[in-house]
Amino acid sequence: MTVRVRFAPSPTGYLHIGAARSALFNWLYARKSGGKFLLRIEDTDLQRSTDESTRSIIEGLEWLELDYDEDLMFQSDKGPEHRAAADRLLAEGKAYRDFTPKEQRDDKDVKQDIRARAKANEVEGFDERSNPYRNLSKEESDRRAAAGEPFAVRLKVPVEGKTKFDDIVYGPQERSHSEIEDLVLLRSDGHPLYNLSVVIDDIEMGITHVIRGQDHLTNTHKQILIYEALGAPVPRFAHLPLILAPNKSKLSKRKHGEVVSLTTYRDRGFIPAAFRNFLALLGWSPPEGKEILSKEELVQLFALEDIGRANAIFNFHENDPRRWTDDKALWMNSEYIRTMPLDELLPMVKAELRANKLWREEYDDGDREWLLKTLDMIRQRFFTLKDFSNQGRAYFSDDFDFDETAVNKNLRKEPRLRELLNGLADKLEAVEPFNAQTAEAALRSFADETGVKSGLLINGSRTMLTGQAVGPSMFEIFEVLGRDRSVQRLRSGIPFQ
RNA sequence: GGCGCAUUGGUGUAGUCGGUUAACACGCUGCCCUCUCAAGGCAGAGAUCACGGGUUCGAGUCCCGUAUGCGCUGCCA
Repeated sequence: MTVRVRFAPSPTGYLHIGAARSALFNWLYARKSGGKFLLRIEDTDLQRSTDESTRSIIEGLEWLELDYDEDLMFQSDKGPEHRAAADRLLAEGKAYRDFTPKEQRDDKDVKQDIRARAKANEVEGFDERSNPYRNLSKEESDRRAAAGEPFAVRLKVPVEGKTKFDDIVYGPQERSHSEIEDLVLLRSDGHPLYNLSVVIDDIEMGITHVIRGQDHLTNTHKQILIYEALGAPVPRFAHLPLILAPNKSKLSKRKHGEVVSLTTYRDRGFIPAAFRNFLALLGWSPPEGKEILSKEELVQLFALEDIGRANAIFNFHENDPRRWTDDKALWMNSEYIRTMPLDELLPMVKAELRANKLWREEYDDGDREWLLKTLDMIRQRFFTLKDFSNQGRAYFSDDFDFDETAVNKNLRKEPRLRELLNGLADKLEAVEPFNAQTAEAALRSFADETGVKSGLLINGSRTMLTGQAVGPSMFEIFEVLGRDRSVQRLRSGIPFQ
């Protein structure tokens, strides 16, 4: 039996990182087992579903490099099949028509409503099988339906017995039928509901393993009842622990904003491989403990059995621009930026520089060597791709800003510095050939001649040439920027104004 | 309210059939390196393994209870 798994998001917003991780785990399992990874868009709630969300989901998967097999499927195309299945269950007496008038519920406080009602039912010794229409005669039911009376279709859950399944992550699960209500399969307007739709689609797609969030753990019993009523084989299930916010609440767009959206990471300069790597470590850990893992290594090491059961906290820091997302995610990204093969990094940096009008066509041929050398130098202390266009701007353009604190610290503190730097410029102008070694020699001898510490000149130069207080070795910077630009920037005097 | 699931340092996790100095990564502190900041090296702080009982010679590991969190309990998905 070949493995077939699916990722089935509903397109009611951007792809959030919890969903992205579900997709990742499904994908990993499919690739690991030589099976198929399918994508299904659960857009049955037409009011809330948008094409834009669907696009963002597909883009998100592409960005993470999670390729799917076979055709993309839209659940809304399958309405007739879902209704047919419900009709069949009805005909076989495994479901019944419920003529109770539809209750209007405000989406806002349903939760509260449900609890209040459940509590009340509890006191009265409510029986889940007490629906008066459950045992309505077939004739009567057919007659009322034919007369046009609206009805919902409910599954006739057996009175006795229980459903069982062995979750790959959570272990054996059991639930008595008496705790499961006769769930609605079809709304009174004929619209199929979630639990029916997933089951029918999963059957039709031949899904062998359902890998999804733990929030569906208890729903699984209802779904198994549907599989059984339909006489279809029940797939294996693997439920994933949830990803929570720092205060242990569920991650949500409304409460937590863009940190939970996958596209944010793309837009703020994450390397896909780094984010994928980070995501994989949320709830799962490799047997050997090695954490920096390529896509191939992830596929090779991944096992559903190694997934943990406790919910994971996504530890981002609201109100802290420097640590706007999880520390480990940021660290992972910097790790990738400074250690990944340069030629793989290059296209991403190119896109970043392009977007900021810092890219020059010569970087593709004549200046390619220079570019690679420069990138290799500056990437050592970068955290995201954005840094190439922000902190790294001075390497690609003469139009860059001076950091105020850097100017104060490295330039204004010593009144003679402006003059000294001009002198250094004169000295460097005569250096031949001009490279890191010769520039260092020149600077150090100039320091001796003028009786100042070389550090003063070095730090001053760094701020003059890059606008910043921190960065790579100064002599490397001289070499990368070249004599002309170095000299020109040393003389510019701009930050002193 | 009922049912289910979970609970190891700030965070992510490892802890095999119960034997213990509770391990690793991120973060944090200090030192080294040094022209700055990173990286790297070294050292370190931080966990009464949610709490309370029990079983046992011995429990993070087994059992029971409590608490907390989360989920489901909907003609939402």
